[in-house]
Amino acid sequence: MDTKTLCLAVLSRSDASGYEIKKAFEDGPFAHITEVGFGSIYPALAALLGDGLVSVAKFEQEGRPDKKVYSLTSSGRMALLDALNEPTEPDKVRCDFLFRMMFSSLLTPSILEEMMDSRIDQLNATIARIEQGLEEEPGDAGDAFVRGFGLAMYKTMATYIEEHKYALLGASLLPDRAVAE
Amino acid sequence: MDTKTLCLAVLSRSDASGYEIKKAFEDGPFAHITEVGFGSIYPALAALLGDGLVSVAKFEQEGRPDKKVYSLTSSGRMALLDALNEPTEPDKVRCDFLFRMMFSSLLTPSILEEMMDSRIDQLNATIARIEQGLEEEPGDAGDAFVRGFGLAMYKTMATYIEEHKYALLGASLLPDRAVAE
DNA sequence: AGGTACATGTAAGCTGTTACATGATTTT
DNA sequence: AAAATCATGTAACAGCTTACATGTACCT
Repeated sequence: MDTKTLCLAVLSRSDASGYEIKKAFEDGPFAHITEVGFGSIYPALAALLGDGLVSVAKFEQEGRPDKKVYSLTSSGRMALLDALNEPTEPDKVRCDFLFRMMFSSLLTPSILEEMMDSRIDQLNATIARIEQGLEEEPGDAGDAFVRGFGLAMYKTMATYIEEHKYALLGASLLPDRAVAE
Repeated sequence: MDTKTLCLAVLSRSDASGYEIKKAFEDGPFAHITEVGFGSIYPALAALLGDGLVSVAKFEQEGRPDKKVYSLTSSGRMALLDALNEPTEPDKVRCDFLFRMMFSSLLTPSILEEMMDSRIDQLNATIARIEQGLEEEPGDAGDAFVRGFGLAMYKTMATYIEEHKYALLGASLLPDRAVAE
């Protein structure tokens, strides 16, 4: 699942520009799968074009660079199908928040609390965004599965942090004392 | 949170070899945070040694390369504290499983079912492993928070897949028909 | 006046992955 | 007999991130 495949995937749903592909991974139906930057997307699109897997249509715009809308070609569609038939890669995560929590005993309670609260806020914002998306564009069964999956995960995280917040904060305020007494 | 910081973090808990550091991210207390490969760890350890952030003790062994056990130096401990005071990075995920599920309509039901079942099995194995770890070595409040967090996530995933499995399979077996009738 | 959204692209640098190299011991 | 565990390390390659380069239009 490299950036090229990710672009093919978005384009299989609808034609899009590089800018719009990025949005699909931020807000759209491909959120929860991964993030991708412009620095990956534009070169990937150029490579796909070179390989004949996508075609492009240019639209002139005032005061902006021309908008380049890409479409899958039939070889592009086949390349996507091939990629989908490769063995599934293991998921990759890198979670800095959990890393900090492992060293919560070295943080001051106020910083710790601020970290947890801002994470809960972020999570709740994401949850609201997904719920809104579910109403606006239903999508097919796969889309619904993925969005529901993301929703379940974010809710679990927010709830977990809320429920264990004071346990961590308590341990931080009363380092060894609580056990001894 | 680069590999160097990750190594410092493990060493702050106890002295360890490169091999043992890797295990800490596979099975040990640092699971759920990220995976790291030997190809990242050994060069990171060499760099940390060059910067005086860790020291090393060699133990001769028969039939194996010498075991090199690294320890944090006081500058290493400070470097870790500095890293912990930097702003938290956003989490990174790349989930190939969800990506496949988005295109479940292109998969045969048997392949789709096999994908979901094997994912559930993997998840249950991980859950069992964490629960065992929770009993064996309790750890401090931060450790417990992180392990509980991981546990909650894996359980949510397994449950979600189980509960929505037949919805996806059903959509795959009866493409448009079900809606029309 | 400043921030955000729109819109594309390049280049250097940093990081991580994978394959290679070597090999004994223990478990299944 | 095969696979996993123990044990370290290098080198090439692939990939991603970040900074740079450019500029308008709208909203607060």
